[in-house]
Amino acid sequence: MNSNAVKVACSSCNLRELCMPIGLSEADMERLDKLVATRRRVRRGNALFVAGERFSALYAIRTGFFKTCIATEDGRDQVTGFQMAGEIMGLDGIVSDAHTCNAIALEDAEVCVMPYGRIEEFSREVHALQKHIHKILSREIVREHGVMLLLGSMRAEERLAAFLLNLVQRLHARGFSQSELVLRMTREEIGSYLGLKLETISRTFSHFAEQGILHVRQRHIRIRDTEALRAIVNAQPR
Amino acid sequence: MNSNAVKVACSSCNLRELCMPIGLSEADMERLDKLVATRRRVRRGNALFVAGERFSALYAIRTGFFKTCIATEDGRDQVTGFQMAGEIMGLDGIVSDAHTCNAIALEDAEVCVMPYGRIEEFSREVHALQKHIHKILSREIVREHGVMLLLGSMRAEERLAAFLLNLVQRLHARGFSQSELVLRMTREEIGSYLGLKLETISRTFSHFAEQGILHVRQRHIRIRDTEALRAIVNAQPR
DNA sequence: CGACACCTTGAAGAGGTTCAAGAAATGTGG
DNA sequence: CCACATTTCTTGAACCTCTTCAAGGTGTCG
Repeated sequence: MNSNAVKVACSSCNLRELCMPIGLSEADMERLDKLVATRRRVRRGNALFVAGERFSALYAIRTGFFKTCIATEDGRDQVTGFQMAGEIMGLDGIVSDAHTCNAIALEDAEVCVMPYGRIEEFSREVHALQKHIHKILSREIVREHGVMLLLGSMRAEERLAAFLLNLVQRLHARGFSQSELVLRMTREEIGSYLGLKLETISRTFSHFAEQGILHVRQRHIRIRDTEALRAIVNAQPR
Repeated sequence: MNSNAVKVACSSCNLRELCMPIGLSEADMERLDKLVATRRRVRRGNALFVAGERFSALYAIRTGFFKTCIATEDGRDQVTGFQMAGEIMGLDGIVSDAHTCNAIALEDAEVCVMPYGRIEEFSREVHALQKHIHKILSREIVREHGVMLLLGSMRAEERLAAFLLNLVQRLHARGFSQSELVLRMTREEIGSYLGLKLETISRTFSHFAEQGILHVRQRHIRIRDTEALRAIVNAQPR
């Protein structure tokens, strides 16, 4: 961990535009380099944090892919999101000083640990960071509004189409293909996120494949007709 | 509006514990009294803000009841929440300097207008306010996780039971009855929020009434068996 | 009092779930 | 590196919950 520590520098990180405010002065940038205390590796299947754990830091994903999920005593389990490089996790912990969800790595991952105390301190001093933190929190609220719309008003095909378009769009912003992706999660996890059963996910994939909209081989997905997916999402809900 | 302005003082507001950080010094409290620029009245059915409108302030509800909802071009409409006295609205606008949802008053209301610039400024100076703002944002994220769980994994009866318990709990925190409430919204609005059709809401109300769990007369609801409602929410989801 | 919005209830239908079985991929240990 | 166990995925058939459509009832407000 310490051998990594020397390399920790947001100013030279290629994910900077995703994590950090833009247009900072040299001096401010240098300050913010101190935001990241350490990096932490998380092996596939392991938790970065779990519900109930004391909240102490936000995490920026450097590499890897996560899911966040909440579990209730009565055995319900809901995936609340999937996170990829450049995205921030742990926002749920601020309100009560404890995490309320589990963050599980779906592939080997590395995150930047940003102690919350430092974030508070620096964002009082660096105006742009304050704005940035507020925006990150607000963006998550808006994202979840979108999920509520999806869960509340879309049918299975629309949900899966919206999900895939969102995934490729985010992957594309990170330099990946617009039409090809490898799912990091199981059908069951997709189903949990979309409020559907894994069989429905599987069937809907097959259906899209039959129609020539997708090419599906296990977790390898190739989008053959993006416009068709868009049309499905924007279909009149009757 | 100006005749009201003199009365604007968080320090003497009986909703203070709901809106403001606790344990402030006299001096800090005095500062924060300046957070609220004005009050604004909104008549039932009118919007406090609408999607697309430029974001300039957060709003604390003094009196009245609101819904927030998003509408898509393709005619979908999703209620994303119901807000009551002491709750903060407008958080969705921070990320892109524009509101992304509509806030509609479901009864005549009055809100405190807190210009966002002042919030930024004061929260750099008053540590407790900074923390408080972060917590408000984080709380909204956690609330929405709960809605995702509801929409993603509960059936109609469970959703409505959870909804009612949440409503009375919040009303109770404001000094109202634990067992009696008057709904401010239509069946259709409840349905939109819960991802169900208005007929399903109506039927589920009737069903609860038949079972002796509720007494329902239009929008007047009396909860006759809180434990039964809790049991319904916590039922094993098979 | 009439117009309008809101609510209730019934019957038929659709979409998604459940249960079950088998196939494909992945991981593990010899 | 292969055999086996495990996990993940696919597909079919029956079922169930919620939706849709329709009609009538209740309440409210000018």
